[in-house]
Amino acid sequence: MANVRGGDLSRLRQLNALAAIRALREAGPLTLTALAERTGLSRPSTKEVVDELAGLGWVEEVPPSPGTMGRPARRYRFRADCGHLVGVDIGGHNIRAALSDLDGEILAETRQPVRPDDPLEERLAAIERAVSGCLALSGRAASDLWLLAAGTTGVVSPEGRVQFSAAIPAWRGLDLAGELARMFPCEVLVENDSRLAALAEARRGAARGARDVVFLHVGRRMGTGLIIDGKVHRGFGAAAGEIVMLPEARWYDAPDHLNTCAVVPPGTPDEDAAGFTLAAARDGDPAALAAVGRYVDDLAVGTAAMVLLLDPQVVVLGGGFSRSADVLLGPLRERLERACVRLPEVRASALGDECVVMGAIDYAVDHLDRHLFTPDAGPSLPLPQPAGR
Amino acid sequence: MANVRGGDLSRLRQLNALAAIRALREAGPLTLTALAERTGLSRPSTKEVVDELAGLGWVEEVPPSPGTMGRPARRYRFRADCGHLVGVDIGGHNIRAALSDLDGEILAETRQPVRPDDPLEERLAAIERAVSGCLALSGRAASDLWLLAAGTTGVVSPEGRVQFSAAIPAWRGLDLAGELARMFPCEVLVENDSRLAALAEARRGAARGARDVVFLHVGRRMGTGLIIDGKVHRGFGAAAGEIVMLPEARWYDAPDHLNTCAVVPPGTPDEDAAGFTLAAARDGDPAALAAVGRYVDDLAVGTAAMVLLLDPQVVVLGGGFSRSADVLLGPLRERLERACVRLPEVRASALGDECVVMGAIDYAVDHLDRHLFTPDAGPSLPLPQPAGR
DNA sequence: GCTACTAATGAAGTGCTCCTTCGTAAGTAT
DNA sequence: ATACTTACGAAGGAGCACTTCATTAGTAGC
Repeated sequence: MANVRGGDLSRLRQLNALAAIRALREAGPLTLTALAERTGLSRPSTKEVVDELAGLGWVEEVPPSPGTMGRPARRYRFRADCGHLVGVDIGGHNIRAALSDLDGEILAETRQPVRPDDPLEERLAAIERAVSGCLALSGRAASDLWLLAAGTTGVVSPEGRVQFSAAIPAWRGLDLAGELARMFPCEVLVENDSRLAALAEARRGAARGARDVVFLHVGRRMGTGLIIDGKVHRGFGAAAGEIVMLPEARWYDAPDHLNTCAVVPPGTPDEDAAGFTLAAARDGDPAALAAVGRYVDDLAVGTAAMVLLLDPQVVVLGGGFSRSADVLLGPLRERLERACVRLPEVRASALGDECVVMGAIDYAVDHLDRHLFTPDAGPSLPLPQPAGR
Repeated sequence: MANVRGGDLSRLRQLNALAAIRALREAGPLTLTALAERTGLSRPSTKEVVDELAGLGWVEEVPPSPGTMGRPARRYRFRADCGHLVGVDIGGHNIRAALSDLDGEILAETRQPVRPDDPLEERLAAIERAVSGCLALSGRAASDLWLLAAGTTGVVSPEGRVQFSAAIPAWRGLDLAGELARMFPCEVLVENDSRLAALAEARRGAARGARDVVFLHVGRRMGTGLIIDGKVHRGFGAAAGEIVMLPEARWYDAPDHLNTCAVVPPGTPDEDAAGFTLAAARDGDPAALAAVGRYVDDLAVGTAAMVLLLDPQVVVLGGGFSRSADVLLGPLRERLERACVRLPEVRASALGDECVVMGAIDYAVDHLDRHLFTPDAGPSLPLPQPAGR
């Protein structure tokens, strides 16, 4: 039981203001009557609420839609642009950043190439450049930022410390949340990248609308993200999704099947090898198809464990190899069909490389929704003065 | 985003009444001033709310606590006895039922022995007898029941139909929720038994207070229940937790290690065999210890998959073999320690055979809380006329 | 270009809920 | 018996939302 707090009249007003904001965010610009219908309030009350919100800067009037019968109604919209969010994807080879408004609408994106063995300072500097780039592209200042969410490879502690990262050696033990908080004058969230990717697919990608989603990052490294009941599942120690560590799940070495196929030209570096095999498989090469078969055999074991355990609505295939989803999806479905009680939908990522940044943005939007736009939670409305442009 | 509904003054009153009820349920009998403090309302308002609730029958006055300074304050309590819930555990060999008040406090319990191959009608009649027994023991009528929650072995569809049950052949395809609704004049919920057991352990058993719990039913049949973020996890098709179906998890045949041990007297029926091995292991018999070791080896594989995937706070060992938890816990912890990123607490069930009935009650209480005692949900308060005794 | 119709606006009046304040009541300590 | 402590109950006041009605600003038809 969460709240046992009652409230007085001003709380009622707050509730109604929140309801109005939610309605406007969901349904775009609305006339007073439409808004009144949605919120269940009378028109005069709605007007008063909207006036107050307009005074605070949360809501503004837009030109009425012409061509209607009768007197044209004034229309209002939520000012999603009164605050800004940043999402960052910290990968081994790239740092991506995106800036969005409060609705998660992307306004600017940047990318900074890095190398896995770059020293710590260089990598942090690249993050700073990526975010600054977004601010510059969209003409905002760092002080306009309300919230920054970052996704990184590796196991991230509940407090935002990187426990371990195979892809970025220098990252180990870093207090990433602390470093980011020093760099940017706003609240900072840090999460594992696969979890954010899962969230993005569940919100705007291949699994839109699903409440229970399993995201598989298939690539040279394997990773998973779980969305359960619409929320990112972290686990008690924020270590959920590490099934790749289990030898019996046969994930850890699964990519080797693709790397060691005969169609890979000798001397190809490991990181490019799988691409040859997947491409050859698409062209029907028997050796490549066999290798892909063995790969999917292994992939399906861990996946079946997840599906049997969680019974998700959708399984999303993301990560580097998901560019070859056409080659992988069929075989994977077939094996899951045999192993599982109920076959979930199995789809390829719809967001590709943007997955993690998008997820970071969505994660930030969620955070905001929970802490600002939800009754019975946090300081509620009039806190972050929405600055006019 | 759930609700975009605003509200008027009466809604505010409803909110405050709900807050009062929640406070009273959480903290037992309270004086007006104490209640006012908890709800954040002024004393006069609290009084008015309490008077209204008393008039509706939700709240009643109890004698003031004597021996205090100043004028003794009137005290009020939530009338948990104004409605009743029934939990039913439908197992292969036993039907258990329990009757509780609205707080989940058990008032009566009964058990009806059945046989796995009993015909459908006989089993349904046994359920009726078990519940009637509870009603008789506590002196209530069937019309006092608000809600019945039943747990059964097997896969249960979201609508309460039994898809499949290995333990109760006659159960397959049965519209259990429908049958129960015909038998009892109240709302009916049906869920898988391991999930309910998990809920009970998370609410009042070995994992009390934990939000993420994995419950392992270890016995002649294996089963699992997941509590995620404090709620029962069903999955999209209500088929979550069926990891036993995966050969690589090595659960399905795991009990064979115990059945085929040399310490089991020849001719022992399969269902009693494991008991001999576990008992011998407790006495230090080397052959039995080796068999238990092999059993836990297998058990640990599927368990590690669950732990790695979900990172729960607690793993609870329940089911028939959990009576020998002292023999199992140590080896299981040791193997999980090696396999997992973070070792969760591993504990034996605290509720034993009562697990599922308790879980059914807790499930019913949860349902009530969500649909009756939560703002923004359902018809809210004054619906089920709380009948006076 | 004028009139009829439509739909939104704005202001006035009403009712409900909660708040604060103050005098009264019912106990215990000295 | 008196003083002190704590709770109760009534009265007055403020805030919020509701309903109602006259007014305004458009479109459609003649």
